[in-house]
Amino acid sequence: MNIDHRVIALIDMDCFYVQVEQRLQPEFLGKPCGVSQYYTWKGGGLIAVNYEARDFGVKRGMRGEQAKELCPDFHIFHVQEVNGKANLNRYRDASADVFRVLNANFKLVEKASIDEAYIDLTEDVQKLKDKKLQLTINDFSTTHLAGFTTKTEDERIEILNKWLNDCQLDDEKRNYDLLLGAYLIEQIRKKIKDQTGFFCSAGIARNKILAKLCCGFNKPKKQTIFTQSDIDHIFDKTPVQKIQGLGGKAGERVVELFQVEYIGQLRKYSLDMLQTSMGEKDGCWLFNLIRGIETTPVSNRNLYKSISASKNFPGKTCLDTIDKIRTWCYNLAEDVFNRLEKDRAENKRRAKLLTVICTLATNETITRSCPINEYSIDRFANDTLRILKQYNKNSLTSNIYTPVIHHIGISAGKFLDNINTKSIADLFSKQTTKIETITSTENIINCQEEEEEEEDNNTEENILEKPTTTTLPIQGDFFRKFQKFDEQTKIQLKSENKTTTSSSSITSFFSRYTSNENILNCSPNKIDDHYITCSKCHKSILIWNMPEHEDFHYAHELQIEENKTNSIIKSSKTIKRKNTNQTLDSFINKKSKM
DNA sequence: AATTATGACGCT
DNA sequence: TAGCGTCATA
Repeated sequence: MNIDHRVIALIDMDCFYVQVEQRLQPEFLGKPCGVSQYYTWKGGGLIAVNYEARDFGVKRGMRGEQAKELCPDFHIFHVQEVNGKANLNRYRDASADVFRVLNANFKLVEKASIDEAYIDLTEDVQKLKDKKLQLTINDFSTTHLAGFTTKTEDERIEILNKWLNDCQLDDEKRNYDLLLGAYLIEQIRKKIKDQTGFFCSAGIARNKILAKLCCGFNKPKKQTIFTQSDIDHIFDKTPVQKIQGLGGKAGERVVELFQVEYIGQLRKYSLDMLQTSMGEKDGCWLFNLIRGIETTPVSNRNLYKSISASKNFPGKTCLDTIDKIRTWCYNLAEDVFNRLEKDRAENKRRAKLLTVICTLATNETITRSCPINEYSIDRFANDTLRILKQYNKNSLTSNIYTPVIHHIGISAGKFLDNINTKSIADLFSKQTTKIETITSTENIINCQEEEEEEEDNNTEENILEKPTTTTLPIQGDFFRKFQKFDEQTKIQLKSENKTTTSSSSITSFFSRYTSNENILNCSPNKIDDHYITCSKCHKSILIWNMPEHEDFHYAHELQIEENKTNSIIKSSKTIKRKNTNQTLDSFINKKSKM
């Protein structure tokens, strides 16, 4: 029986923004503090509160003044303001500090938010097994077991010790993996503290939902293990809304439709009943989830998919003139521009789509997009302004804008990778690296409503068996999408000049996850022994650098072509050609390094 | 006038 | 795809 034997951790920084401020002003360490967002009305609205202050009943969302009433010694840090708007760069930079540590130590890290990371430890745990470590309670100084509320340290040690011995002597329940995962997380949390100064908490479990849930069981500065055998009795007391994804309307619907309070109470409902009410996909997800099965993969993504700046203009602060709107378009554009430039320098990519979001007094939210051809504050601001003007019902000659605006956001997204200059960027706009889809079979109910890769349908591993009954927890087949490159795709990248191919192959989920080589191959950045000989220059090139290397050849050939027709090109284009030369120079410099 | 700014992702 | 809605968290 193939079941999910991953080891997943969720690391969550404790009251992150407060810690960031305290790192800058250590005199406030140990004191009740909070961070409030940038207006000063009633002391501002708190977006982060440390644990010392929580003891006084201070909560996120409270007014600063209210916090002061509850806790006279409460200290308020204020989010930095630039151009009259909150600027969160300080926390983004601190976040990068944390992720540098994580990425240096683990292959598969997913940035889930500014202060949260999922880590797939499956492979690390397998490697650790070979070392046959004899672990003692001292290796788990901040570890707790989910389902046990231990009041004293002695109690924690007693319970953990027993469990530790159990799974080292006899791993009948397959908990040893989780133990090793917890061991690794104890270490990385120590490393994060040493290298960034920040404390964090963590959850260790078989999937992301469980890891996320149990991370909150013991906070701050602690970690919790959620074993599969704890699922039933913990879920019996877990309010539906505590499950990630069910904190909003979907959770409300579950509570309403099934008349349940706790997520475990859903066990008495058949797959059909869940699907009838929640839809095929969500119903299936729920059915598996409450049986401890949740297969969403940890994706190794470190970079933002969008970079945005936004601001609310509530009530009287609304924007009712073109002048005000223009000013804010520029303020927001500048913020986005600065962050995009930094992103371009660090990550060699460019956003290609600008999206403007605004909320009008009519209470309608409008989203409109336009292409990004160059990074420029003026361009961003004017594009935004042009879009916003389309909804002005007033005379074009008037400065008054109707209906008034209560929110503006500018977001840049649709990034293209491996792009160094604008001119080359446009040449290679076709070159995208598609995400590969891998499907597999497994003894879990199939959550996928349809097959997407037609060409794969006739292979043996992809044959679907629809569930025949809805009363067994494990039945049918299961499709799984994997956001990973496989070796085939990379080879094709090499051999097919210019045109990047997205190939899909079907690989058994189980074999991929249990084979060491396959797992290794899934992490592009951290392997340094995969060289390929370039068919054009016969140099040995790191496989991950092939797309860029091919850019060089293509640009080079392009310039040769261009030089042939030089005499025809008008003088006004000379500048452009100069740019091209610079680009080529940069490519050549890179080449000489290779 | 007041939970604000910012992300990711799903649905149609 | 574009545009809108949902969910989440500092």
